[in-house]
Amino acid sequence: MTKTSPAGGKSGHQARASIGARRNPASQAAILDAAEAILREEGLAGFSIEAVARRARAGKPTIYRWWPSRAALILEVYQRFKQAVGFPDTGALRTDLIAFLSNNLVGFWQSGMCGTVFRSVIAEAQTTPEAAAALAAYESARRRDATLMIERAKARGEVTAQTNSLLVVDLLVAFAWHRLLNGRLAETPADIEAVADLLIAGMQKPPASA
Amino acid sequence: MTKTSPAGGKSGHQARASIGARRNPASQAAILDAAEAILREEGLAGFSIEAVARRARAGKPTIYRWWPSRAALILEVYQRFKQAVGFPDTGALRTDLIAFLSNNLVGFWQSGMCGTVFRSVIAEAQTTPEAAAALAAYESARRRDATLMIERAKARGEVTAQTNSLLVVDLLVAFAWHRLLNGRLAETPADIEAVADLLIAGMQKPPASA
Amino acid sequence: MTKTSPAGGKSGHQARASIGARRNPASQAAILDAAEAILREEGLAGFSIEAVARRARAGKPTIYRWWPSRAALILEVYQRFKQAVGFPDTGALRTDLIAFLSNNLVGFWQSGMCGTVFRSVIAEAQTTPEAAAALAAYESARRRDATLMIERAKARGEVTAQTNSLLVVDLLVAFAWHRLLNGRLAETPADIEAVADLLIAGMQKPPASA
Amino acid sequence: MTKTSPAGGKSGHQARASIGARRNPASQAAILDAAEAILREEGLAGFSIEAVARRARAGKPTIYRWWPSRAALILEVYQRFKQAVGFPDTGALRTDLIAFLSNNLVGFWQSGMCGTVFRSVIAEAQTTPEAAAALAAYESARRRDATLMIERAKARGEVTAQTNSLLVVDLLVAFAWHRLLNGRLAETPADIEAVADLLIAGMQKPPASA
DNA sequence: AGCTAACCGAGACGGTACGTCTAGTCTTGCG
DNA sequence: CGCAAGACTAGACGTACCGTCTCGGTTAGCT
Repeated sequence: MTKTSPAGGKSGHQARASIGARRNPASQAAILDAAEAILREEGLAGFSIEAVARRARAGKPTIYRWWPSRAALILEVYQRFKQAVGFPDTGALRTDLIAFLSNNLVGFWQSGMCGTVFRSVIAEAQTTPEAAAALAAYESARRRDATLMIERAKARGEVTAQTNSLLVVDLLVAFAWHRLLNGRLAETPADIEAVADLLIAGMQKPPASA
Repeated sequence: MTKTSPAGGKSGHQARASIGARRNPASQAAILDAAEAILREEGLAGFSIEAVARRARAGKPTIYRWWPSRAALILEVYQRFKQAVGFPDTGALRTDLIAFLSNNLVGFWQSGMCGTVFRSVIAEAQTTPEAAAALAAYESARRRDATLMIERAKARGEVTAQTNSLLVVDLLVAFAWHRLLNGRLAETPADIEAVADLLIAGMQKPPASA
Repeated sequence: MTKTSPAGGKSGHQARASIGARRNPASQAAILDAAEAILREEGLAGFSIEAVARRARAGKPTIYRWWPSRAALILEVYQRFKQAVGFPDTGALRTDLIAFLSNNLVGFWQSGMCGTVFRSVIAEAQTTPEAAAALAAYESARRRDATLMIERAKARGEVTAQTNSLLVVDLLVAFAWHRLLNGRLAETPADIEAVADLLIAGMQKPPASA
Repeated sequence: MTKTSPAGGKSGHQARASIGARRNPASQAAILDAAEAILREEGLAGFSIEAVARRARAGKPTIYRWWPSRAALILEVYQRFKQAVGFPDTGALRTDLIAFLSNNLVGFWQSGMCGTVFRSVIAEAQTTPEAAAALAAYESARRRDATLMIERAKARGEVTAQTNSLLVVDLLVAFAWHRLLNGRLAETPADIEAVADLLIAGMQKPPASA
């Protein structure tokens, strides 16, 4: 739990040492660690500011000072381990899409309870407008980035230039969300290739109406 | 012990008359009405058994007697006005899919705050295993029914017989869920035709691997 | 989960200011005042933690934090105004006993509904073991103190040295309790002298068996 | 629990047979038995109309029809097994008083949890005016009857004729009540002779004021 | 070097809601 | 009409968290 605390207080367990009138990174880390652990172990139920404070051995005001709401804390937990996964660029759309679904979405969620945390984020966003806004902003940026895969395929001539790449990304992401939220992640890897093939086939034919 | 507690029901407002030792439909209706109203007006936040009881002028035990949990009550509220929407059968896959997305999913959610209620159902399912199970069962049945649209198109030769109709329905539903949960329902009708066309195009070409 | 719960304390009436992470004497006083008022006005019926909290404008957990049970709260209410009555020492046993019955017991209970409160304490002790233990400890100490009156009389030679002073005090206290619990306090002052005389006469003769 | 029930209903356990439109003695007995058993086993706490109905397999309205309150039911339970103990008449006051305390009061309460039941009666009387009235009437009659012991002693010349026999009985009963309510019944038999001797000695000397 | 300002752990506070229990009323259907 | 049954409104029970507040202690940086 990242307690430094050489100068241990009188409180039985060793406490974090004060670093004076500045935000204490050790405290922040301890709080995020505790929040992540609770989310992983008990899910969104059982996640309360009170419980996080208890586990992190932090005061509640310390949490409220830095995260205005439960939602903000949950989101930061998610983003902390989300950052490092880049988008695939294999040179072919089919393998790009398969890798995207497998590594960035489904597979990522299946590793280490990350899916549980993300389910919590989504659930929280249905309740709390600010969580909804933060999630929307985050997702919007991710989707825009992901269109690069489609655009590269267009440039290579793999799919028709009329393809609405944002919509295709939407479909991919929606598919993964749906499986996550329905608790059907386990059966999903078997469907990934079929989804990629179906969408690629759809993108190869120019829209009839155009 | 030794509580006086007058109670008795003659408390100013006219109370529901007792009908003896049987479930009182008037009470159940009042409770569902109150639950629905709160969900519509205030969303999942602000929805509490306490609040429902207050608004319905019902006792809390009456609610717990018939609905084992918050989730069960929310689900029944949703199912009460969900029942009547049948699946389209227009004779052509394209119009079927468009009608399905428009009427059964997106348009339905946009009417009368039904979307808010369904968002609550989904959020609750992320937290409460039993809500998750109930929702999964419900959705599974709905999806199976919806595959009929695809199967009819197969029979008409509109799409290749290798089409995995369950997967296509999954994609359609996932698309709608995703928009709902992201608060992007308003911009969705404009995309419905494009989604239908993309998927139909995908279904017309037999899988390359086959 | 997902409770909004505005709370906040700025609720119209001025609230007690927080004094930090220490027991707030103002809250404790308000709670005891409210408890006493309810006991006086409505008796043990009508006394509930809920009602006390409401009247004291305090939260229920604040009460439970400091008083583990209804009984503990009632007892403290009683002890709060019980403390100041000392035992008489008039120089003669007869006047001591009369003053003891009149001032420490019967007369005290008749003033300001204290009798109602003490009846509540006794009734609660019949139900709750811990209230019984607390009351027993309290009464035991009081009786021991009261034997001083008898012992002084022994030293003065007013009564025989074989007198079991604890038993005599028991009889005095029992007489007063009995009248209190039977609602016969009003007729009791007229009997006090007779009781004193009877017991003093009994104490003057050494036990025949000895 | 005194269920007769030859004609068992369909309710799993055998039910009492209806005897038509008349008060059913079997039901009354079952209710009183259940009430007594609960009082003995769990004391006044744990005694509720609900619990009695459950244990007696009776409907709550049946109880409310015949006993207007919890207090009435408790009192009847007590009186049911109280009836048979007569007052002693040994020919000497000392043995009369000792027998009275031993058999009618302390010893009776110590047998078969009767004391627990009577404590409940007294506690209930502190709360419920009607229970207080019923108990007062009952006790008043018993005390009047008990004065016979003193009056016979007066007639035999054992005690002075000025003795206020009602007051002496009061003291005896009060002593016993006090020990009962303080949970000190076990140590009381050892004190009974001393109490009798003390009071007899007191009664032998005419009041100084006369 | 002393003072001030901010952060920290802690935990009490007024509250809301939880899910359970009982009170006392009511009505049905059987006998 | 009496009875068993059990649903009903009402509300108290004791617990968990909420979000706010103040405390006492600590350290850093300014004066």
